[in-house]
Amino acid sequence: MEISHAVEDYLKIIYELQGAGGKVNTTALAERLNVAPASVTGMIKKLAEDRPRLVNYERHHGVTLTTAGEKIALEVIRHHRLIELYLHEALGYSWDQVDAEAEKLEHVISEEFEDRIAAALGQPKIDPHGDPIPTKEGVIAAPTGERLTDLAAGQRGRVARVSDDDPALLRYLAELGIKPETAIAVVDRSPFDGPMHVRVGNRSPQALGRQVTDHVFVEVR
Amino acid sequence: MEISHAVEDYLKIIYELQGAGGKVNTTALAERLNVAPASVTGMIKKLAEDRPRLVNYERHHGVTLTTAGEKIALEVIRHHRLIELYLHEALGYSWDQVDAEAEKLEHVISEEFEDRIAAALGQPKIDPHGDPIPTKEGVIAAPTGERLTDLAAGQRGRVARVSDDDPALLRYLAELGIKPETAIAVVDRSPFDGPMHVRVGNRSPQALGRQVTDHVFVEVR
DNA sequence: GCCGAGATTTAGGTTAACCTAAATAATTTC
DNA sequence: GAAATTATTTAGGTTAACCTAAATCTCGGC
Ligand SMILES: [Mn+2]
Ligand SMILES: [Mn+2]
Ligand SMILES: [Mn+2]
Ligand SMILES: [Mn+2]
Repeated sequence: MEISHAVEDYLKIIYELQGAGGKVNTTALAERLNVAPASVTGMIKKLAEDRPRLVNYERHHGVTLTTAGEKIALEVIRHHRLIELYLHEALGYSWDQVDAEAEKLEHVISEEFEDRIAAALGQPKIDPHGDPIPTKEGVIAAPTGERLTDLAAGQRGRVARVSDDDPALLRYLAELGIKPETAIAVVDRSPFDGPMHVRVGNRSPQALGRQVTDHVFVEVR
Repeated sequence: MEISHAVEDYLKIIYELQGAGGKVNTTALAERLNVAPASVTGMIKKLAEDRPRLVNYERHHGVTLTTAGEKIALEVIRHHRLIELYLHEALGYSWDQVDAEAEKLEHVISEEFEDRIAAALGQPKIDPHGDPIPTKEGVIAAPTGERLTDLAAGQRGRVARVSDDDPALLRYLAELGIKPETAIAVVDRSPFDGPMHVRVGNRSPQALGRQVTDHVFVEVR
């Protein structure tokens, strides 16, 4: 196969959904890709028949990436995250705008472009949302931090990363001052899953709902 | 229609081949697009049936762009030339590398991206090869300069632009110091279409063949 | 151990953008 | 002005990536 844009997106999303290493099911993939489940089945069959095989697939039991598939996924993710950072740092994009643009550019840039923006950025290790950027060799650091939701009152640390997929949430986080490297502390938690009170930097404490705390990851000090 | 990448390329190439305003024939389009003539006929029929119509077409008599088609062509050309200049100025690409990369990026960048690189470059008027960059409103300056081939001994001026499609030629021109703005003078011309002797800047005169002089355009002083 | 909800696959299309080969129209040459 | 050459179109495919609707499978709960 010739690794179309569609294939690149399938492999990238499978990588993201695989996370620790579980199998990825058709429905989850279809949802993330905005495609009908039947289309996913069709594409997966092709990816599994390819030589070299890009995914391991057993009917009705989900897919995982092969080494070859993971290599491509990490290339695409490197493109995506380098582009996001470049748009933010060099062109002044706000961090909620970078994902949409990177989603398109990731598939068309050359190795030359990748190398030049990586150099311009000083071979960066994380993107604007705190996600690790794979190296050119396909090595990626483990994602860091614990979900803010899971911290107890009194715990403190620095924001490691935030989910990058919801622009509205990102704008809200920017307003709150929550971004990678910011100091953050849990002041207290209301019982019964109520809001969490959090101090960001040296601002006065804020009440944050679960929708927010689920998407912020903290490197506990 | 939804203006696919393919359509953008068709319109762009029709614009370029139309030049002064003549009709563009199937074969020429097919050659420039690296596509079979039959495919061009098929696509052109769709462009002519579109509402708003993007081309004027009469069987066996070639195509021209409509106003709507030209507007899209100029948008794509603006993207292309801004990207070329950005790659050259901001990322250090050599001028023979920019066309290939711009060819892919031109179809996927957003208006946001266009606006930001245009601003970063100071709303430039020409690309690295001296070609005019259309404005956001779709206004383009007439291409300037006369073919170096057509100058007589003794004529002098500044390089206005060079053809941007042959990377090897561009590397050779760079070696000779021929690029937009450079002072250039015709020392003499050998008869029978022989080489032309040209002084570039204050270098010693060089003999240039027709292959070269056909692709250099000079603003005669 | 069966049942059914939900997940997944199969079957049968569609669309865009190509292709080759054959037919036809236009242009050039004698 | 007919014949030859060249350009263009038509006819009939192909391929990638989707879709909807109709099977079919799996697995948790009883
Ligand atoms: Mn993508
Ligand atoms: Mn990101
Ligand atoms: Mn193009
Ligand atoms: Mn150019």
